[in-house]
Amino acid sequence: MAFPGVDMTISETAFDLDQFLPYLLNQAAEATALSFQSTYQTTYGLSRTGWRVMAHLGKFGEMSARDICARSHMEKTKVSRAVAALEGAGWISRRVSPQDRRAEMLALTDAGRMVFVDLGRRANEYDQTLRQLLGPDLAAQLDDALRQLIRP
Amino acid sequence: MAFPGVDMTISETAFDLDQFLPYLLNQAAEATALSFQSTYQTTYGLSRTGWRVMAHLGKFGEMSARDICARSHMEKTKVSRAVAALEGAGWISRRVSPQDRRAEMLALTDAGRMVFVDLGRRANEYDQTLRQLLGPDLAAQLDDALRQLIRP
DNA sequence: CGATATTAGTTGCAAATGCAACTATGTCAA
DNA sequence: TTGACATAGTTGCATTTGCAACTAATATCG
Repeated sequence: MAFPGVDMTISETAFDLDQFLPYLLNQAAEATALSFQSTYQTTYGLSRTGWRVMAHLGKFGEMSARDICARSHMEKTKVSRAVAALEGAGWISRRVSPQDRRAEMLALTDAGRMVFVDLGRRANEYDQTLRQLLGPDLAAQLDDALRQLIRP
Repeated sequence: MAFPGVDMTISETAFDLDQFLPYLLNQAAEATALSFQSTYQTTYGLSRTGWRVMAHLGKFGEMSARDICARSHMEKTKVSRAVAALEGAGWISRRVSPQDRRAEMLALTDAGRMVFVDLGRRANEYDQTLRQLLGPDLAAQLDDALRQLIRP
């Protein structure tokens, strides 16, 4: 071709949703969330937010809703409502923070810890199947890339 | 250690949300979607679904809502309402399919194509900044991994 | 101190979402 | 044909969401 690439101008600049990183990330996130969502939803009637709140408390012990919001980038109203539901289900407890009486320290109850242990085990199993699908190298690179995209 | 790993039982099995692939994917998807979302939202008042519908029509020319649903895994009611809004804005047209009078063939109008070209150019720019952040190798591996997670 | 601003969490309300039910059309086989 | 079933798209309705406004407590700075 006399002027290679000239007649490719349109296809080079045309937008393709299927190559768009935010879209690919969203598709992969939805696809991988689905199967585990049915686990916590059908077994314990948990919302995704509720499950995440419990996962934070299971990992960090006692923390405030504000800290959960900061770490997870979830809306505070969403967290607030999830916390109310979790307390109603008897899976978390709240106590006013002695340091700051605006804040409430949240923690798993014994019953909540059992739920967390069960779901955590199943989540780890599911995570393993996903990583085995990719293989260890690609899984590690995926971790690396995702963390870079999340951090900035 | 006499029994290596024995006292690690708890930490080996404890669940860590920050290592959970579906959660990482969701965080990265949200983080990367945010900046571009404000572009199509503030410039054209588009919803994410509306933008995706236009992106499909921009790429494939004429297609039905059903095909858009199948390709994107979006709910048909969500697409249906987005299509109604896009038609109201004058950015897409509908005509009953001659082959199947239940289906409607959707297409961008001239005005809609201008929106698509503008947003597509900005999306490509944003995609480039994301991929430059990762570097070409990691970006390619990310693509590879995401497609494997999406396909099954 | 004390006025003002900030923050943790909740609530109200409008908009978005998901599911089921519905209409209209199409398919297939008896 | 025609009757049962499947499909494209819309609508109704209950639930979820996000934003703004609110309450109560704390921090800041004159």
